[in-house]
Amino acid sequence: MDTLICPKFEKAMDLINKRWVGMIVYQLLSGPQRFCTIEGSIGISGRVLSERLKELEQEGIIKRDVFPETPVRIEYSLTEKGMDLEPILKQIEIWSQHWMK
Amino acid sequence: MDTLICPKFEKAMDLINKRWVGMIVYQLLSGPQRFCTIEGSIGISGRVLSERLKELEQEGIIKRDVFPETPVRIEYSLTEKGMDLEPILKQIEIWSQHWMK
DNA sequence: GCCTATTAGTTACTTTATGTAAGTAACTAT
DNA sequence: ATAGTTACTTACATAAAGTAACTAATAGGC
Repeated sequence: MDTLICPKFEKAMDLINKRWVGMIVYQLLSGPQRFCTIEGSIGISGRVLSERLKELEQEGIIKRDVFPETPVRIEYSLTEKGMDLEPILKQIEIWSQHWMK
Repeated sequence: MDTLICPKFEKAMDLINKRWVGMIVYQLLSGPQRFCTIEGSIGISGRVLSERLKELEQEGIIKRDVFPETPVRIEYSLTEKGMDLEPILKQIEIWSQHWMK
């Protein structure tokens, strides 16, 4: 048996529904942030955060900017494609307010 | 460091963002379905589908009905709580149409 | 009664994903 | 020279998911 579900939708699901992706994007909706800030705020391990940020950059959802200060500052921010995920997160927020205790 | 994110939102994320949950709910949006139909349509393994259906039933997102026919028919369907996830899936669909190739 | 078929799982085992904790590189301050 | 900072990476342990074979319940045909 093979799937009858739209391949675009499936692809989006594989991407968005991957562990931590929603939380990372949600966190970045409040503005550009650095590695250690994201790490601390959502409770992800550094190993996986590093992996996810690379994947999300590759997918064009986030952008990585290096500021050669001391110590170095690296900021991650949402691209337009990433920003466009906001309505999804907003709907999750609405649902969670209705149904989670 | 601990999280500053709303606990309801986080809880919802843990639930919804778990692997296969989105696809299972999406599939059930088109009506009640039996085990083998869901299994075949989204490509999940029987072992994990069985596990997820139990979890989703526990969370009150789906409902399990037994029809003692031959062979037995067991139908899974969305509860009101589960139906309310539709706007989230719809937004994912919209995003995927815009951004996935 | 015995064999086959069907659905809805479960079980044992393998592979993949994630977590943990320590280590590295580049730089500055003391 | 030593310690502190950020942003990672690496090696190893644990948890989650995939695979394939097996079971329980029921009915029908021989």
